[in-house]
Amino acid sequence: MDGWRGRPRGTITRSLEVCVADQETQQPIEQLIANRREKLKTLRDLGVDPYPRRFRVSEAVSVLRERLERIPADELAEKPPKVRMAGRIQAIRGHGKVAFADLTDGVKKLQVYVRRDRLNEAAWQLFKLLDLGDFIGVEGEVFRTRTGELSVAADQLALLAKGLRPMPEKYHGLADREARARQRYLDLLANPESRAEFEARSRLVSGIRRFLEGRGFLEVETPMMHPIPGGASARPFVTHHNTMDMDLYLRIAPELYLKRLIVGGFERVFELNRNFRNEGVSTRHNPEFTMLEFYWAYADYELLMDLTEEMVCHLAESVVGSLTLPWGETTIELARPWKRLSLKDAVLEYSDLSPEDLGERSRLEKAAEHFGIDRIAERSDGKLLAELFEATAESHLMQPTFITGFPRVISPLAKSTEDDPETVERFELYMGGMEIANAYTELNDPVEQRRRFEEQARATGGVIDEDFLLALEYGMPPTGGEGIGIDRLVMLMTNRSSIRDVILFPLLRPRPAE
RNA sequence: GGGCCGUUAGCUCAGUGGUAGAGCAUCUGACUUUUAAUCAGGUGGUCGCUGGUUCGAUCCCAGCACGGCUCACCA
Repeated sequence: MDGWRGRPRGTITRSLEVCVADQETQQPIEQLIANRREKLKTLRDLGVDPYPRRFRVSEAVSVLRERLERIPADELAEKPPKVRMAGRIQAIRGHGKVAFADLTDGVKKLQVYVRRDRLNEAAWQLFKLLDLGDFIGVEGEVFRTRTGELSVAADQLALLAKGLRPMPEKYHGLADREARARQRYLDLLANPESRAEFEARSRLVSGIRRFLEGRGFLEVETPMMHPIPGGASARPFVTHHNTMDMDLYLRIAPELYLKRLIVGGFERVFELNRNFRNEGVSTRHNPEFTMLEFYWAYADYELLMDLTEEMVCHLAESVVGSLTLPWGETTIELARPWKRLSLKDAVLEYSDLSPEDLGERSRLEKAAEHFGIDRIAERSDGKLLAELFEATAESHLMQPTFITGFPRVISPLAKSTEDDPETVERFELYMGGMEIANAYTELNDPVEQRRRFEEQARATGGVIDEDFLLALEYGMPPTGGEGIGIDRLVMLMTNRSSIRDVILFPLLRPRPAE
């Protein structure tokens, strides 16, 4: 992949012309690369292997730095420690027969001090052929410079890997959002805050595992390729198995498989992995995204709300170090307990609609029309209510809020409440104006589940997962189940407004071929 | 998919209807404790692509590509 966009698309003839021109005038990036290739050749001529196999280090640069910083200056001067370290050259400051270079392991940097009279001639020649971005190994003594900078005075220098392309600018870093996503390695190198955000993501994910394992949950892996897509209503990606001559769907949710495991006697399971939905791309949607789903036998959605509060607070404490999250212009307070609000009450709170407007069909349709909701006629009352919620309340729900009171018709896998068969025991968690979690007391009545599937199939089409119904017929204990969108949780914890900023390699259109 | 905005040197950014500038990087030279090192000098651009208007377009217009924001889609 060539990041250079200036080269014209053209015929072979034209390309040849460009090549010929290169040799005389040289295109800019190619000139920079040519400079480095020339140095590479010179190094080889000097007998240097520019890509050696190994270099034993005493410690990583950042570990070394942390340890050495604690040694008092006089002790350092008296008994200079000998070290071997390796890293990427971030900066070179030449001073004639002396030079300084910043060496980094990506976390911290440590200065290398090079003196001509301290090195042999070959090492000095090597140093002069180094570029920003090259990997080197250094052996030397630690000291502090006149200005107090911790440094390693090099006795030995080794080239570990020569870079052929210039690094992004050291001061401003890499700002172009497209380049940052396409060449994430450059983003990570040039923008420390980006690196920190992905480290935060990693801590969050491992924190979830520890939290759930600590409560007796077992991590499992269920199929990514489903013969029947289920567990959600999104459009799936389709693929094909050749020798079985069978269409398969990349999973839109693991739900139906995880519940089979509850049937099978695993009472607490979770899966933390990718889902794929063939829908639009936006700042809150990537076609593949990471979802935590967990199922807990003998629990219900009330217990899940408690667990969710506990888990998210715990994660914020360990990832951010606070229960107050900066979020754009505002802040999110995670202190418990969190607000609970029914779907209807949320609509009423964030609109001028009255309870009567949400009652009979004609009033509901009128309200939906007022908020610009389309395909009104074909949508159920419940769906219209959910649409109204999205149109009025969702974007305002900054503070953590459990939305409850979901209609049965849009919740085919959730169990009804005791006093109202049209409402289910379900909640969605909203924070920062986004849906973060979706949970319910699972429907475990196989006859009722079949009826719901049939109701759904009539309304929206689709195939009934008979294999899942078969499992339910063997008996599933009362169970609470929940899904949490990990990417969005990371967005909240790192204060990023775009999901692309928290996914290392988000889906992008390929650059057009040259 | 719709609307709005953007695309200028490797990177970060200025700028103009008469074919372009800065800082960093790069190259040359000076410099034995610097750290956005400094000083002196130099190289580097079909201003995203294609077409139109114009005597003349990087600039105005249209289409296209890619991206950003937003709306739609998305239990």
